[in-house]
Amino acid sequence: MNTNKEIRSAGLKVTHARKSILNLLEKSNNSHLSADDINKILFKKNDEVGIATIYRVLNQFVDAGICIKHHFDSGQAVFELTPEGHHDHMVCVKTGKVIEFEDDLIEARQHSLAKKSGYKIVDHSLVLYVEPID
Amino acid sequence: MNTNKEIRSAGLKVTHARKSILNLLEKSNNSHLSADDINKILFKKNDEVGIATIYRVLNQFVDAGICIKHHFDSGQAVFELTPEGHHDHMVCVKTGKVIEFEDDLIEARQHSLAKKSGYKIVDHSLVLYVEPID
DNA sequence: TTGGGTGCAAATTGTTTGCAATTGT
DNA sequence: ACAATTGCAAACAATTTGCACCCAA
Repeated sequence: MNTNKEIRSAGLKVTHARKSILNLLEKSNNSHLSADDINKILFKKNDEVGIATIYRVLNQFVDAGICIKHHFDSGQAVFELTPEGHHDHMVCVKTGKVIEFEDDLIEARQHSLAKKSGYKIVDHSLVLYVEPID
Repeated sequence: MNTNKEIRSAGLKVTHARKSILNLLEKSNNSHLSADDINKILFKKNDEVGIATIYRVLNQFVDAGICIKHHFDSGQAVFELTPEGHHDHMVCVKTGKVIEFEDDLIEARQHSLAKKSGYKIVDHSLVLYVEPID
């Protein structure tokens, strides 16, 4: 298994909880899961992991660069595997669907705008809240 | 006073709490205040308003379109008066400073990207997390 | 006068932490 | 064996809500 290596190379022990969570994230590629989503899914699979552990593992994964955390506009943080190329998100306000996209032109523009103000970009978050056309 | 009219036309009674909060937001144009910030500032002015009321009033203002709420990447929501022209934000990760900016090119690009996926934009949020160059 | 508005304290929600028991290496 | 990891419950932080009292219209 590849996941084991990914966990190990983050300097973490390969435990049941971490494997389950990483697997879930990999299978749900494209979903953006909250700690609670993960809890519920694992529960259904009879593979429950304490919610505290879920939070701990997710934060460790974020620290290790394995996944990233978004805040969107709800009170809840959601997580996804770190995408290779940077991408942004469209969230459909009707269906909750999340579409990922990428646009070099926007990226480039952001850097030039930051530079103009004397800053460099460490990170950024672009979310389009959208609804279907008709 | 103009603020009174703004409150009234939102269908809300013109109360002390609402006037104080709206005034603060207007004076602090450019700041992005959390409920707690507002609480602290009013407290210093000996014009304290219960924190529960602050949250209630801010949410009413958001519903009425008087102000908007951002989530940035902290656990805390921040509020600002609804800006006339849409603008985006740079948040300095060193100092916490918030810089507002606007870029028609990015805006236009966003619309064309959404349309390409069969959506129209209802709202969007673009935040650049930046740090000073050296 | 009277229904909306307020403050307080208690309840919720999302997340973190202390600690004893457990597990990976 | 030993340090890292887990689960539980308690602690926290941000926000919301129930309710008795109060105030703007």
